[in-house]
Amino acid sequence: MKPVMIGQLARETSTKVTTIRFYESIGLLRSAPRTASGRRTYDASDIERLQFIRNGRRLGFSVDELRSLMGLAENPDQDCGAASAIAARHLKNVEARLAQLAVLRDELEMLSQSCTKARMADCRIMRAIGSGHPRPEPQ
Amino acid sequence: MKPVMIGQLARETSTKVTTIRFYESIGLLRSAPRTASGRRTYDASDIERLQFIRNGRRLGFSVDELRSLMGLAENPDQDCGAASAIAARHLKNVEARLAQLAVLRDELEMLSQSCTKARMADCRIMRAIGSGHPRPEPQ
DNA sequence: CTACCACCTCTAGTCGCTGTAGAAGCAAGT
DNA sequence: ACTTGCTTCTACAGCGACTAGAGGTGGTAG
Repeated sequence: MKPVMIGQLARETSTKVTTIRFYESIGLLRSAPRTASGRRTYDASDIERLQFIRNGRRLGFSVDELRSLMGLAENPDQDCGAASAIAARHLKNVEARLAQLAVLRDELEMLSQSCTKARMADCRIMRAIGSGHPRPEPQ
Repeated sequence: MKPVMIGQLARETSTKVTTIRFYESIGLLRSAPRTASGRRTYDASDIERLQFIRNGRRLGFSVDELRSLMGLAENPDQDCGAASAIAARHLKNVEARLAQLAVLRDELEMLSQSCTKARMADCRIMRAIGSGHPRPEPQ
């Protein structure tokens, strides 16, 4: 209930103190009110907001997307189409990266399997990276 | 056979001119010899080296890893254990990221499906991000 | 009184580029 | 000879999302 200082907020949200200050500096968190000696103080709504940010980041939303989402949340009567559009777009991006990464893994697997413990000069891994064709070479 | 200038090298390796200069500045490419008027000149071995770098980057190797790999290549008689270790470690990293990303996708999918075109104030997506539990809520 | 911690500000570094500004080189066309 | 237009040069700022460090102040416990 009572306001907490930055270290407490950090502990409660598994965030580094410097990160919280960083979020304030980029306007993702409001400028926290200060004590007489200049220390930032936070209340329950700040904890909630930071938790939203941390979870959003964990889910891969960019700071800009989070800014948009939190901006939308300020009009509670609007429908959430815009918000779900952001989530859907993000999901699509994640799926695309996932597909890319799967291709990469396959290439790297072939590359790794091609190693025959040779001299560097004959190393198939090195040749595969150089040629851009990470397939096991025809004998 | 004859040396080429930076633009030509860029075209032959699908690399931007600025990127080539950047690689030189971080010591990934050697300092290219210059013409009388100060322009960089490259030969066949530079093309090969840059191709290695580009393919390595495409495969997700970090600049440091490429530096190591190219350093190892300078001792052609050593065995390629160190090189294949780098590749194996990288493959492991890629596999780990792939797994993480798959979890993320599943969470985002649940989150997206939970949308019922509500008012922002009732939006399940927003609540899911906030709570860190992107499961469709029990009504 | 002093040690120690939490807090403050400000700056710079990370990674792998990309983009810009402003100057100079160079070949071809008029 | 001059102009046009491309390429190249250097040097530096910016991206995203932090992280780390220096150097200082505030508040409290022993």
